[in-house]
Amino acid sequence: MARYDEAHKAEAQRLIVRHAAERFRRDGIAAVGVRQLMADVGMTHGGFYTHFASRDDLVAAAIERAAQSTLGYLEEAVAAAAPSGALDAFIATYLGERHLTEMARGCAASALAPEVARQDEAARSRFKQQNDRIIALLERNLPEGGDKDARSARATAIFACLMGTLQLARIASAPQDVEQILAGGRAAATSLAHQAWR
Amino acid sequence: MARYDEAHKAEAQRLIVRHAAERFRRDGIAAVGVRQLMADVGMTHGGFYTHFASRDDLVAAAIERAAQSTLGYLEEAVAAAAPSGALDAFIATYLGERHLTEMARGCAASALAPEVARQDEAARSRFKQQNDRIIALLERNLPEGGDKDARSARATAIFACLMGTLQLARIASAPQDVEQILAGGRAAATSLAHQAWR
DNA sequence: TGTACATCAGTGAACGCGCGTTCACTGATGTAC
DNA sequence: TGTACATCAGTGAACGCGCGTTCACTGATGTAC
Repeated sequence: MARYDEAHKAEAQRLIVRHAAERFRRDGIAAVGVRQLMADVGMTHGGFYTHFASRDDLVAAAIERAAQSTLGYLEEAVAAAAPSGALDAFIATYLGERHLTEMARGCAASALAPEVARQDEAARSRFKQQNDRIIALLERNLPEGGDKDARSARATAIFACLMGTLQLARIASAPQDVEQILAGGRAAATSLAHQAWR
Repeated sequence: MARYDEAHKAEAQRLIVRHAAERFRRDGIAAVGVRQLMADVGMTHGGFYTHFASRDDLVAAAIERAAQSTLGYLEEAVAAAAPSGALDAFIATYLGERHLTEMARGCAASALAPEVARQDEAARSRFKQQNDRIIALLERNLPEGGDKDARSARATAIFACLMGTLQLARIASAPQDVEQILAGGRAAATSLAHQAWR
């Protein structure tokens, strides 16, 4: 098939990226092959290179998309809450049941951070940029007070705490262990947002 | 070669596990092959199955060893500090320059948590057990006060914060970004250890 | 409206390569005499 | 002390398989006449 209207190719590419974004988070970047991925979206592997220069090219696009969608639903959660409860909504969403179990549709950092840390400078830089947008959203919903640098540092630390908590919770099996880890993370994040520092 | 004294085989196995523990943390579990690993320690791949039932068997042994050695040097750092500075020593070691750059010899959780989260229940359970020993060390060095459960939850949250911070710092490239993330993590962990909660 | 043609997204065989695992074997060693 | 032998850690070819990438091709479509 070919020579469709110009939207067709873009849509196929979007489909590949979206599926890859899920598979990378679910199975890890290294575990997802081009062949299987293309078969999953109903194409053959050869067509892959009509859309991407290389597998790494797709990895970059997929991570960007994953971060984008995570930012999206965190923004939604924050917007849906009363202004005074925006931070709690962020924390509750990040450490919530859905985010815990649906790693494929969750925060890219919590699913892929160590794997990205092993990639080259360009890939890490792109990842950090996406991540910093999520941290900026958190920062905007911090209680007032403190200068710009202190607020940014605080938001980053809270994000690290949330991400680490989610990762630990995903390793635990017993429901009571999982809930204890998540509850501890929520309390810690809340404490970090409100208590004095240093 | 064969029929060495009985220590020989055990030593070869120890060498493989030790090397694997480094490679898995450095490159990710999925990226390390049996062939290359055996070549690195000066053997051919066939001999691998004299020591391990399968690659997964090695993964289990290597992760256990990684956690063991991490616990070892954290215990050393804590023991070397004055009792009043033990917690600070734990935090400083975990978020220190060496731990940041030497992922191959660092905490298995910070290098492999998401990858382990994708493994089966048995592997996750083993990993959690190892990890909980590190968290227990942290807990023993928390300021006094609070009941058992609260102290445990607090230690877990602090560990999550340290682990997340280290992962974010490993993704950043600019030295000032790295230092800002680490400093924020240290301040957050210290705050979590000393401030009231909930 | 009907026909010829150019386009190009997608196909699928083929490239060299490394994977985890098996297995018949080799040969240095410890042991028995 | 010297020799014959059993042991078994380690060897390396082979198994079927999937990897990322290339490339000659196909054939449904939009366009030009």
